[in-house]
Amino acid sequence: MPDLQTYFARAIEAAIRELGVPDPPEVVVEPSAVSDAGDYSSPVAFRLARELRRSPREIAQELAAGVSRRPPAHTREITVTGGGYLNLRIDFSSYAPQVIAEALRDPMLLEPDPLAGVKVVVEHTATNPNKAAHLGHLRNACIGDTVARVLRARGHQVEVQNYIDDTGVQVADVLVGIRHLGLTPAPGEPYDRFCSRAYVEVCRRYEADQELVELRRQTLRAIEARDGEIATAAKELTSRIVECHLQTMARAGVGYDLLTWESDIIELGFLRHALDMLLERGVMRKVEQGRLAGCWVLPLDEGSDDDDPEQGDAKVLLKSDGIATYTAKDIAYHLWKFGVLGLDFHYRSWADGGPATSTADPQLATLDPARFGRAGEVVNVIDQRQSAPQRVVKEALRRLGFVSQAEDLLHLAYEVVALSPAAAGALGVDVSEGKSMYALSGRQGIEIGADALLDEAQRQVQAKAKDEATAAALAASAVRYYLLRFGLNSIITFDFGEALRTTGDSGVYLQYAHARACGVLQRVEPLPVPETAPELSVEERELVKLLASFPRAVAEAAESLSPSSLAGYTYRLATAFSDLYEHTERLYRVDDHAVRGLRRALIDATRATMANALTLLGLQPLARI
RNA sequence: GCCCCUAUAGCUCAGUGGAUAGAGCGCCGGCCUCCGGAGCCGGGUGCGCAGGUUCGAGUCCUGCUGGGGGCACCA
Repeated sequence: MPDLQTYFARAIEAAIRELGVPDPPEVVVEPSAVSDAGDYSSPVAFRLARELRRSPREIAQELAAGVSRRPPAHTREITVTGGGYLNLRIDFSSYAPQVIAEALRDPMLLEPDPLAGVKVVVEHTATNPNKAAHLGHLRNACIGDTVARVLRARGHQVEVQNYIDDTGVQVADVLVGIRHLGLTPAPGEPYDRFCSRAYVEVCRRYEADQELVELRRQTLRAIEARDGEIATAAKELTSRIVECHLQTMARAGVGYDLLTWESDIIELGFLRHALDMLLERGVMRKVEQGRLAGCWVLPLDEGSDDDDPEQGDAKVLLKSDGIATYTAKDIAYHLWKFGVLGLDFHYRSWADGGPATSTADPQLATLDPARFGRAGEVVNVIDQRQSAPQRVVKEALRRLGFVSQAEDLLHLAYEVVALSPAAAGALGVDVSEGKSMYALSGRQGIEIGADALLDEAQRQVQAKAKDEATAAALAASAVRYYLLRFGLNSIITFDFGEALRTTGDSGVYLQYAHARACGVLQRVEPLPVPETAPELSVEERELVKLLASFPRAVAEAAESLSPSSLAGYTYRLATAFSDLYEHTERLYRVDDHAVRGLRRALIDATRATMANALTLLGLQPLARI
């Protein structure tokens, strides 16, 4: 059920209607900025002043009278302060027991999302399967994973897809290194690290070796022909790398429902069929002359089209050599995601306990196709640099007549991870230019490997963790929280010290708060919770309010697709608990059964809510460290 | 040239048009440990510049300046 903040807003809205305002403005209610004023406050009277031609103060007073006639449950008093703020003070004696009971029963309780039941396909990770995942890929995966968790918590049916771009040129690069430069893994070298190394080496040699560039072209053609020894080698390489990626991401708590392979999109004719649709419906057309002569394109500046394909923007879908661009494949993929392509993959399990995967081979199919795709809404977690091609996919859907699908296709853009000068310098990058940040580059080997960072984090917490598994969970918590606490529009300028910090606003601090709560609960036996709470301390009251607002925090994170807002909530909850822990008498010394019973239940409710918040963030709650 | 993001404390970042702009890190001092300091408390006039809208602007609009990214027959 909604919290008192929500009920207060509703009560105010009702009071506004009673004043004869048929269409009230949105009633904003927030925690009171001035704690003396109350617990929740609304400035809505200021908005109404113009329309009603009366002073905000006067309006607020009438609204206060209106709300007071039918106050929400657990209201202690309604007041007016300042120039016209309308405030509610909570009656904690009845509110606290209720909030605690609800937090322990089902912390996700909230009015259902009106969109609940809509199937949402979330695509994230989509790391090229030719090298080890680095920190940028990990940020993508953590964002996508938490978005998926939060949407599920709000009642959506969510399917997480990881798109495997296994027919791209980057795969060819590594194959060239293996087949033509004779590169092999060093003893004990993980396969994905080896491929990263091979990729860097090949890219370095292209500059001076035209023959090698030609070999890349031939290798790519062979892969695209989907036949022969090279294609088989490519399939094996990409499969092994995908397995590495799955293991890396699993360390950070990230999982998938379905792997979708680009090679299957081609083999099963998705691409051909999509191109036919684009052609038949006049969305794509051939350019006869000019710089794009021989290409099939999607014209981008509407209105000024026809006649002069030489002018203006156009996105190439089929190159003059007949090879489709990535965007063309992405259009086909998205038609499939929405279930409007008219074709389907075959499906099998990737491995025991692993995700499902697409396959082009009907003989291998073991899973029901009806389970997959057919999205009502699509969220693509892709970095901000790909905004332009994402717009093209959306526009293509719209022009094909899939207008609602185009509207329900959302590019969840986020900024990249870059390196601080210190971190870049440590990797051997020349930082004499004095730039404030340096870009990651897998091609140049300028990167922080996801596994390497998790290893380093684990090494640093090892000494203080009770065992290996705990250290691993703490390390993942530190890294994952670091990647989630930044807003999506913020470039993370990676810094080792900041990422692996265990104090303050960090994943380890959150774990510590949770473990502490568990420690208290273990030491003190539960007692009955009094129906009417005794006088609460200021720390207890703050905690009750925060617990009550958890569903609201989850809803907000879901609506704005913003993991960082949930991270912020979780941190506030942890600090509120630490505050209580520090500033109230130790629970085992409290003799008053009412105080003890209520506070123990409050701490239990905090533990439960912390555990739920941590889980949504993808951190495994630890009862002991 | 056009488009997108961005500018808040020494540093890294929060901040749905509402009251006195907050955290963390670092630094100094103190407290204490129901989890073992990964804890708590104290020490702070900082919203790039100039206009505008508004009862009210860090938040919205315009312009300027600085930073990042994008506009390939790459993915």
